[in-house]
Amino acid sequence: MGTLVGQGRCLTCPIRPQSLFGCLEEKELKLIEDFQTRIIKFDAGDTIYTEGERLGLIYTLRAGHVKLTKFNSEGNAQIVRLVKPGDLFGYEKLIADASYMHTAEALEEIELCQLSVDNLNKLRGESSAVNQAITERALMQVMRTEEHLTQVGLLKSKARLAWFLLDWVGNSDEPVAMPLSRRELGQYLGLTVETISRHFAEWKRQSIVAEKQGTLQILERDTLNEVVTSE
Amino acid sequence: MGTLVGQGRCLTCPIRPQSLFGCLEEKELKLIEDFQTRIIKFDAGDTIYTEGERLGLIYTLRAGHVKLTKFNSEGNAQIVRLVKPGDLFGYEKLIADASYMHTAEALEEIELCQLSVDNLNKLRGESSAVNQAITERALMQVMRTEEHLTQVGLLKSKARLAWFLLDWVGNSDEPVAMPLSRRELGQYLGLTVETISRHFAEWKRQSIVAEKQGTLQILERDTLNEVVTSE
DNA sequence: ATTTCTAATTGCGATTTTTCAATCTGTTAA
DNA sequence: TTAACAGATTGAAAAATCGCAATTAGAAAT
Repeated sequence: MGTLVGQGRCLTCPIRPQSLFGCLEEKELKLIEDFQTRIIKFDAGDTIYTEGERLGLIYTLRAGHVKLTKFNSEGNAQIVRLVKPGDLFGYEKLIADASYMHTAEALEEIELCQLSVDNLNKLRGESSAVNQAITERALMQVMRTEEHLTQVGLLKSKARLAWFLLDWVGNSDEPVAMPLSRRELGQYLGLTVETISRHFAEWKRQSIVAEKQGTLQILERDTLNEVVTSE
Repeated sequence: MGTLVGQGRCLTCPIRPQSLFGCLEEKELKLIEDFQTRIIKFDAGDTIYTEGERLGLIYTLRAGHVKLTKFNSEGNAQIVRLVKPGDLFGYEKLIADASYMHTAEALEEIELCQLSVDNLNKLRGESSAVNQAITERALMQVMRTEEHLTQVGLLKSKARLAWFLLDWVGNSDEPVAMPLSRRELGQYLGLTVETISRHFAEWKRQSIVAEKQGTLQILERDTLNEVVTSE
């Protein structure tokens, strides 16, 4: 359930450039000199926090992937966000009195950096650069969620999956790690396991995509692109 | 195409408490003393801005409703947000170099307040309260969009419409203005006109909802609530 | 190598939603 | 008042997706 790896030193953090503090100028760095964070590892499947929890903690993902899920009254799940390395999550806590809006779970072994909301809020007052960086991240998140909503609202199942796969692998033609199960893909795209599985199986038969031991490779990018736009 | 009503004076604006500047303390008010805005009226159906446009303007809605729409390559529309009085929109412009992510259209006669992004960005640097207010609005928007995504991804068509109607009328038992056409409801909920129309017609026959001249009244709230949760 | 267990696949009927076409309704303009 | 028109409704058939059950594949444990 989360192993403490050590105290984080933001100043010398290898991922600081991608992090919230990548925005800081040389002369502002002293602001985070005594900023305390904890570096924590989780195993695949571990829960980082649960919807409704009230701990004042916020996270930066250093390695691996995390899913943020919302459940409805029948226990059906919608994955609303897939968190990637360098991303901030749990920031709904920056709004006074808010509790977590999702359940956050590790999709694979992950490492993250845990920040205190109180400390971060103090820093927001001291550095307008940090404040603006948070705003930018929130705005970027609005855009990503709207994109997600648009794909789910507008596309048929095949096109939705094709869009997701293209987005996930980016411009790589090599095999890419794919830590999501069929069920999780369905929960992200608003589809059932079976529907996902059927499309996947078809594409594998047609050698449009290939899978081996947790990796995914797109062999015919053009075909998938056509599926997205033509349906 | 938008009629200038006059210069806005933020200091004395009747909706300032709900606006971005509602956060300002007495002593900070002088910051917006010479802040220039334009109050503009649009007619129903008018376009306020178009996806991809690069004007450096951002808006606060004073009266009426606005829809923000994204189009895919075939011209199908997804309404990603319904803007209500007091809401800020067009704020993707606060991210350097971004263009508008949507097309914004008036659903009825509206009045809005037009702010310059440059001015607002200057103000962001001067007042951390304003900066935090923007962050809070962006975070609230993330939550609303995620809620929208969850309903669209998880619910069947009937439940989706029921959820929307309950959300729209709030806790009012009186008739409430409903400026969205069947088509627009479909575009918001990821459904076709006909599907919306069928559910609506059924509920009207059963006296669960009532409509007259552009208003909507929910007669049996409990029934609609059951539709949302049971399906 | 064998067992065990969970995830993935596949078939098939049921259900939901879309699609296309026809009709109806209400509003606006003349 | 009537004509014209756009939005709303309805029917019927097609298509998409779901939901259940049976089977298969693959990974981990013994």
